[in-house]
Amino acid sequence: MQIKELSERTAVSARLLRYYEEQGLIRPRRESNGYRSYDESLVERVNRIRQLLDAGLTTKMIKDVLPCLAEPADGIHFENPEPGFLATLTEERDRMTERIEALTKNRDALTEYLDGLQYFRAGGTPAEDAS
DNA sequence: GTTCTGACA
DNA sequence: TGTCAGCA
Repeated sequence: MQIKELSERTAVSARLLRYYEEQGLIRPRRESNGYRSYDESLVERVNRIRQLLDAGLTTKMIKDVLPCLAEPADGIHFENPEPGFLATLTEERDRMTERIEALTKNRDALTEYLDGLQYFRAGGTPAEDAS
């Protein structure tokens, strides 16, 4: 498929898709006319990249871990040598945990508010009813 | 008409 | 990331 289709199917702009390629995250084929050609599997890959990006990882880190996170455990290289790599990933993992905790906290706060609102509408007697 | 690369904000 | 230019 051409860049436009992948863009529509992933909700990622063509500009970004070219950028991801530039960062080594995806490697589309080239047609004789020079146009990029993306195959079906890239739809999921791009979605995965988006998730990782949203999780706060940099494109560089994604490029490094993407192979390790590949679905089919096709020879996951656990024997990664890079010294700082493991430390960087651990650090990132911890940051994710913190964000998750913060999100959970806020979600629960909203749930509590929503529940209270529902009670109020049902004719309850909330403490702050000043009328 | 669609994509490409490069560049600027 | 968006957008614009100048090509193919």
